[in-house]
Amino acid sequence: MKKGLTTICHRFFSNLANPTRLATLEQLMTKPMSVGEIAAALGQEQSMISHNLQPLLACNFISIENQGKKHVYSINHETIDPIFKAIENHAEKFCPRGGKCLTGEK
Amino acid sequence: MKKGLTTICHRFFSNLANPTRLATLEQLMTKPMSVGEIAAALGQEQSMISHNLQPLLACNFISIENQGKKHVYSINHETIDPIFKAIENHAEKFCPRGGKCLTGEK
DNA sequence: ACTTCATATGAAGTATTACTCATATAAACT
DNA sequence: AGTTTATATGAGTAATACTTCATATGAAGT
Repeated sequence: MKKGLTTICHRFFSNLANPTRLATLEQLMTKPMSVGEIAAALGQEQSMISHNLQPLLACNFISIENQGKKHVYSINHETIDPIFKAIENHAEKFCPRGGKCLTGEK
Repeated sequence: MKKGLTTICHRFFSNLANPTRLATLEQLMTKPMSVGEIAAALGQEQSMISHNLQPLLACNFISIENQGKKHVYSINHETIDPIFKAIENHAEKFCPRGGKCLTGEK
């Protein structure tokens, strides 16, 4: 790990450490979607989704393409896929039956 | 991404989204260290380091081995290395000259 | 057993962050 | 131009998480 990467990592992880943003990414994993579609799929308010899309966009975890009044967001598979894969691997190997790591129990 | 992984991911990312914990991991990347050694290296209080080691341990990002009164922590390279590598790759390809993503500017 | 050294724990205050609601912008259609 | 639809923005409040300081535990040496 290069020196100074700590700062960068903090921004990355803070960005991803949010249930709404993670659920949004989970949706975008399947296909590009507009703000309204994401909101409907998650049962959340439009403004909440819009707010949460901004940090994801700022870090290029997603990209935007405006189609008329609809704004269609796509996931950056190149970045997101390997990270989620690494987490799945960790969960399997180091937290096989759930436990503290996954449930939050002490 | 498997359904339900959102919850797991949230715990993972929240755990890592903290400068003290990231700096601690950065230290442990080089070699196993005791609490006091980490605190000294980072110029932080012992209690702060100890507090922050607990969540890292609970998620098995690090492991502990007690040597007398010293508690020596080691990093889980299998999990941490690929994640940091993915972030470095993202930073290079999608945030080449810093920018919003890295600096936090709007 | 007492002292020292190393680490962990608890509680309280502070700071951060997220969500909600109201409103603004912006495009398409009449 | 006005209306509707889609998205974005702003401000205030609520919820969470972090740090600090004081104290507790626990091992090792005298």
